[in-house]
Amino acid sequence: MLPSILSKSRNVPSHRRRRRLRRLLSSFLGRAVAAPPATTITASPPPCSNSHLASSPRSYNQYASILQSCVAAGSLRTGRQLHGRLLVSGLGSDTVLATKLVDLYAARGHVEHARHLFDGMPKRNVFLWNVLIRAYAREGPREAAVQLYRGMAEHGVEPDNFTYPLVLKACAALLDLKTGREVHERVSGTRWGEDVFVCAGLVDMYAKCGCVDDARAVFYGIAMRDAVVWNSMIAAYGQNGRPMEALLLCRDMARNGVRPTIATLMSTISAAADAAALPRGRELHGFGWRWGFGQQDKLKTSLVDMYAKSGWVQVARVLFDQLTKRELVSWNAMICGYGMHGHADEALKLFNKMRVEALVTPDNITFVGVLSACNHGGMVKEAKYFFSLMVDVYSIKPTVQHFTCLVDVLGHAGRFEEAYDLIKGMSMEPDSGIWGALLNGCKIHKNVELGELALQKLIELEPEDAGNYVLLSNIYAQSGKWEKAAMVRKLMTNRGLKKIIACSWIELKGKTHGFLVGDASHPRSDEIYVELERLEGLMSDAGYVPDTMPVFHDVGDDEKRNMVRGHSERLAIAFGLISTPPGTKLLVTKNLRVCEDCHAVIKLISQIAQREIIIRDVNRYHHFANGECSCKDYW
DNA sequence: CTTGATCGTA
Repeated sequence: MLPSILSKSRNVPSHRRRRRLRRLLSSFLGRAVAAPPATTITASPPPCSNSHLASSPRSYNQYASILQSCVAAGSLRTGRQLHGRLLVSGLGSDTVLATKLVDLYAARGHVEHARHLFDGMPKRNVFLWNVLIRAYAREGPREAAVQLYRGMAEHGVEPDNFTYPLVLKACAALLDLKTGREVHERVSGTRWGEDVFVCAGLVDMYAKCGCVDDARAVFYGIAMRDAVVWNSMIAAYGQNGRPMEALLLCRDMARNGVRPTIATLMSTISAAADAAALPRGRELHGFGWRWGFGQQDKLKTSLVDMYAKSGWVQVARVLFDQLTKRELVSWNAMICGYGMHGHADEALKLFNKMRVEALVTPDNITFVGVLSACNHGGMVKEAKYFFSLMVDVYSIKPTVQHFTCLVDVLGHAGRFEEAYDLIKGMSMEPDSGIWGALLNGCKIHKNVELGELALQKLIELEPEDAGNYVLLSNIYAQSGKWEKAAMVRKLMTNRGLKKIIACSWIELKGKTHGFLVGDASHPRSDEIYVELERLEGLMSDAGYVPDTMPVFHDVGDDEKRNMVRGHSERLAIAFGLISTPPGTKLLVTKNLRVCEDCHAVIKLISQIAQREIIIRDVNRYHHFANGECSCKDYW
């Protein structure tokens, strides 16, 4: 606990200052080697048993300096002794000294001592309020930070440009948009409304609460934007599922002559990872080197994630192996990377390595990665084992995500009774992810009965999501119940719901090419369809018959065939094939799941065209090569 | 003499 608190501490003094403080502290402890400053402390005392009391501070300045060095070094013991002496020396009610003590207690995890000291102070200035608010904003309970902020008004203390960013940080963590907006209203029009720190806090608070537009309004209202505010805004886009805008803003930042920092790169690389924009990510990798961040572990970890999400798991692993110190996030990124790609063995091997090295302890995210690896590998037994390992050995409380993995893997295996029992035994309310996982299993095994139940729950939870209706409709269609399928579809249209339009995109030479179903808007559309037809000819020679099951409309077979033919991922692949030299790896991203027919077709294409094709689905990756897919038809 | 903002994993 201690090192993490210390490492978070931002008030690191300069070397010279630190040296001076160390000297002061050691002379106070009576173990001085270096000569103490002549003006404040006299000669080094002879060694004695209670040596830390040997050179007793006398003046206010001495107390202040020594306390400051305690804060810098986190010396709680010495701080406590000083605290006691302050009380008897009549300096107990001094706010400056008390502020330092509050700071020290809070930094060492004794927020309640800090609070006690604070409550006992006869007079409190804004500094004192700020350090305590900071303690709560950092360590929690964060509600207390907000409460303190509100309490300032009653005590007639005016918050300042330091108070607001702290309160906003607490609001961001609590997702307390109400208080956040109050702060915004209160500062706007005042001099603090112009402060970059306050504005950066506002941007971050809005971003964490999911209000990107409010964040943007604040951002563009700032006259002088510094690197941090740019970074906050880039992160705001990235954290709210708008990676493309994050990438564009990074470019804007450079154009505006603001020098990117490592935070800029990390946020932008993470955005590139989310957009599966490999060329852009590699470009950023290069910038990272040029700007001198190339050797930093933090940068490398974000690159591990980016390369893994862009389909280059091997490159990700090389970078992972280069890390000088492997933090928990690094392990998690790599394990999850393997998991997404269905490399269950590698994921589990790495997890074991993590346990053997034992420098970091796995957390709930690690287990999300491990369980999803088991899930994508269809390893029911292993999934159950790791779940109990997590609960029994690591005492990690399972979240809904962990349960979702288990339900998914059980559903896939057709073990519906176990899956349903698991759901019923959960300590929390099952969410849409759980029912969605169950429904998916029902679809694979054509379990209409349980599928209907899962869908009913799904419609209750998210009545606006058309995807649920489509799934049920598919179940009916697959079991030949066309009337029911049509009924669900009608229900969907009656409620005014529209299916999410499937789209796929591929990035070539730094440009993104997107395709919708049956899209003919691309400049090279004619060539794309010619290529598709050519491939289809070769495929039927190999005995391929289109599977039109995924089309649940009650239309003629020819039309159905055309509907699957125009699926967006095929267009993107065909475009990739005609625009790159033979043998180039293709990476296509799709906003939904790949349909069964496309999956079969892409396997064949990979063989006919002798290409490695990677499809990034909403859930996972499919690596097609030589007529096979890494998912082994299990997804 | 004190106090503040951004960043990588699900």
